[in-house]
Amino acid sequence: MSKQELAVLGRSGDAGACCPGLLTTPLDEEQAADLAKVFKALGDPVRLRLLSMIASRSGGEVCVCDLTPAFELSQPTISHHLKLLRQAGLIDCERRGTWVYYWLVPETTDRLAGILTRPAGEPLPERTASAGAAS
Amino acid sequence: MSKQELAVLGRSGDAGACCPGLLTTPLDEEQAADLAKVFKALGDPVRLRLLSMIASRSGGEVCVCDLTPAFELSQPTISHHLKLLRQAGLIDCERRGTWVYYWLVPETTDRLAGILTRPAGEPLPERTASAGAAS
DNA sequence: CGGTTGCATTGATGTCTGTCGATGCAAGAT
DNA sequence: ATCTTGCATCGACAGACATCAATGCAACCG
Repeated sequence: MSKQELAVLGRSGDAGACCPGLLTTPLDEEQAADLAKVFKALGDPVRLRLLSMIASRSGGEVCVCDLTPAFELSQPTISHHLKLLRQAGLIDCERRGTWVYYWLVPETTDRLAGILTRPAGEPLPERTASAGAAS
Repeated sequence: MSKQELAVLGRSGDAGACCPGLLTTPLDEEQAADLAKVFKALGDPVRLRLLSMIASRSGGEVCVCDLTPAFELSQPTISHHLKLLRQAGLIDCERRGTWVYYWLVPETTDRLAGILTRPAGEPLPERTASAGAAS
């Protein structure tokens, strides 16, 4: 029930340290392919809503039976989206009796946030229509 | 050459302030749809590499003629991906003479990073296989 | 035991998307 | 004006994806 995510976002282990991060260094093909899988999982409105519903849950976890009725989609479709989010390492789940509970994997979103964050005091090459190079 | 992005990521204007952010509050359908467009643009390895090549450029901008040869893809394909990144508001471009230059729109990536960042001192509902509720 | 409920998996289908070759358009070069 | 170069757009096509109904499986109930 939990052994299905990707090892994406940099060989974990050294959590926090890694990842110069997309905005400072050109990604190689492998890095790009791994990262793309996670962003692709986020690239669907239904999955984004599912993720936000799960993440914002006070208890930290949500029963599928609370998620499904929030959408006008069939139960298999919701199940499918949850699977994709799980495979992306964004959420995880566990069966408890009759019900299955999902929760956020904050390490993954933290990492994405880090990857999208530029190194603070970056020169910020003033892109203010300076232009005027040609002719 | 610049009037094609989305107004995604929260009605801009109040930059920085906004966005409780995906992890704290359930997104409504419209927010989810807008956000999904941006993440979808990031959900492709080629576009991620393009974005990182553009963003990590010291000068702040890159000529298309420097991007195309870095991939084993046709020129129209690269052009297509650049268009999607631009429509997502992640990059912008300008023609100068014969060449077209692209640069990063840091406001957009900043915003994504913010959306993926949880409010620091969050209780972090300790998801440590506590479980054991059933039976 | 059989019945019921909660969720995942399967198979089918329509739509979207990444890719290409061909073509169009803008701008410098001759 | 014509040629050439740099990039965008168009049309076509194969593969990927979102969705559903049907089915399967696990766990509780009687």
